Amino acid sequence: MKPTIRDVAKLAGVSISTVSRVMNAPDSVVESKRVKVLQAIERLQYQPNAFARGLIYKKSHTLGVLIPDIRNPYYAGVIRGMEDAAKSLGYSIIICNTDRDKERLISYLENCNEKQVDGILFTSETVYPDYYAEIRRFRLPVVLVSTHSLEYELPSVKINDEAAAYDAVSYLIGLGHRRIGMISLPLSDPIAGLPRYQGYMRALREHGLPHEGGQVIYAEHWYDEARSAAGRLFGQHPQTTAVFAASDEFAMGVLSFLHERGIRVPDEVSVVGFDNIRMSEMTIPQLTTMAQPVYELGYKGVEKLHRLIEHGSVTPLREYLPHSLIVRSSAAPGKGTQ
Amino acid sequence: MKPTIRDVAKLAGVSISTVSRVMNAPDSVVESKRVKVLQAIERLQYQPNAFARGLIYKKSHTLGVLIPDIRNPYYAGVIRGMEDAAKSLGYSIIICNTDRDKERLISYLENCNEKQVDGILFTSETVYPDYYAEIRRFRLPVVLVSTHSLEYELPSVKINDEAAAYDAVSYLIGLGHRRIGMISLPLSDPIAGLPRYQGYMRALREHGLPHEGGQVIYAEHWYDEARSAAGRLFGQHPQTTAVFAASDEFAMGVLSFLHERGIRVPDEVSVVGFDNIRMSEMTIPQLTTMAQPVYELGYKGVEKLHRLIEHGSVTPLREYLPHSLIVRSSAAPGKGTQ
DNA sequence: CTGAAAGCGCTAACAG
DNA sequence: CTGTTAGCGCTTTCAG
Repeated sequence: MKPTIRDVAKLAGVSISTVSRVMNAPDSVVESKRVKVLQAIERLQYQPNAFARGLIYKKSHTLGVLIPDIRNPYYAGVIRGMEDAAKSLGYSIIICNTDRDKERLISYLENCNEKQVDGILFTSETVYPDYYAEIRRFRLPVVLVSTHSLEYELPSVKINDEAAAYDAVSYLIGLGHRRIGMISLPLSDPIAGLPRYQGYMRALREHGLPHEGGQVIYAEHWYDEARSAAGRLFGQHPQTTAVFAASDEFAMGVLSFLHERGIRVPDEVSVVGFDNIRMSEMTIPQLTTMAQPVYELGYKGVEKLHRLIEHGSVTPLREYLPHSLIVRSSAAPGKGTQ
Repeated sequence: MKPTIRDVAKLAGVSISTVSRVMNAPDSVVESKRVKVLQAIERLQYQPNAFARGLIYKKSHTLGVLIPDIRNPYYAGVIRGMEDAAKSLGYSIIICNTDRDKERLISYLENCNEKQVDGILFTSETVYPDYYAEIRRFRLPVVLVSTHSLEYELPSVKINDEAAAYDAVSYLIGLGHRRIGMISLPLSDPIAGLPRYQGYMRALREHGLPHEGGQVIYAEHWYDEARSAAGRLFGQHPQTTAVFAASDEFAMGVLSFLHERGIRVPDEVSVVGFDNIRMSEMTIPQLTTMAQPVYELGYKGVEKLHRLIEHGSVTPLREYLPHSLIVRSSAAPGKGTQ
């Protein structure tokens, strides 16, 4: 069996309270005994039992991360940031892949609650009323990462998606492009869908480009879907000279479609992605993309959650990290307008 | 405060043991009381405290995953398999990114031990003597995933890397290629390095190709390094018509180099990767690659660990899952030898 | 400065 | 079938 505090006490010839003290308030124990205890601890390779401590402190030093799917490189980057922050603050992280499935998510929430996690990092998902209800029910400290909620008073950290999309499209316009298509996520997605679409539309509008609905084609998350969406885009709008993709994965689908059609990037068509996942510098040509501070999002999310746990509240409630355009080789000046 | 078993007992008008019983052996309680208790539980939204249970059962239903870096898509895939298996077996998973750093890894090991994890999934790393010492010291059940150990009696699940590399290279040879280069990981890597190199060499040898050392260039894990390695390969061996890359990321580096040089794939040079990460079907051209059953590796790893925890031992100790070649578009028959 | 004792929330004998 | 009681391993008063 693993050694307990009693074993240490016996070996050191002191009471268990003394052992406890050398671990929690070493100064309150005379040196002679302290040394004895420390030696006993070393000899027995004693480690205090986290259950017993948890029972008293009501803290597990564990955080639950709810995230759609760790295989998505964007999420993996966020988690890495979380994990580093967690380590430096003394937390461990439990991963829960939700697949954006309601039941799955709620079952994880219950699970986390039962495991006595100190808080939850709710990542990249919409906060539906029933989720919020559960959160309240369990009185769990929650921080939203890469998502936010306008209805509920939940702390969050994300970028400003609308502004980022606006900047990406403005860049393309600045390059001289007039006919800019977009491969968008469904507008029902309140984070990566609607705001990025709105940013795109605002850029067209403010720069005086025709924008009756824009040249927007919708796709659902995956590469394949973006590829066929690109087909539809160029089918409907053959004169398109630039494409703004709502994610790097979408941009890769566009690149693939264009390559297949023998359309040269960026000579004939420019492409700008979104996220700056690592893969985006491995494409041919390398992708120009709107970068999210992926790692920081996760890192700050944990720091924020930590503050929330410690103080019961945080300011600012909703935090927006800066985005930045990474200029690589997939976008070039538009032809005939220079 | 969260409700305790005592609150439930009071509300239901029974003793705490009865409450405990309806949770652990419902049949041993008369219906009338059981219903009362169940109602009380529902009303109070009672959930048993995992610390208290853990203290008694000495089980946390939590598994620790030590893995180099979750951002690597290969590892992310493995973890996803682990997580699904864990969920279905009632475990949670704690992620520990080691960065292949000794101190970091050992600190996580201690951490996991203190948190009373029920077992460890040691993934894609060499088991050095000091790691093994810690494992023994903590008497932690461990399963190696995507790695194994011939020195120590540790259960493991991985593919047969030597055979997989052999098959990949044989495929290229079958396609008529005679001058096949390899971008290898350092041979000091006993999992993805040496065995894949050996498989490559054996294929050359058994098929009667010149193999005085082979045409091997070494690189360290990353895309960039593989790209420059490809430069060296073609510098030293200009007549190379096919490249076997020790990972898909390496293969992407090769693809990038070749594209930059205007060398067409697969018309002039064929490329075969290793792993079959999702991204490999998003390259241009799509990558032909030796697939590892990534998800299954993780899934089976957890199942194995579960058995180890339950029974104290498992057979077979070292398990090897099948690999399979995924033929896509980056490899074609070699010119002039058909 | 130190030990005895109470108790965190739950389970598991042990009587009844 | 059910309640009482003794811990699980640790921290924390409270005396001394």
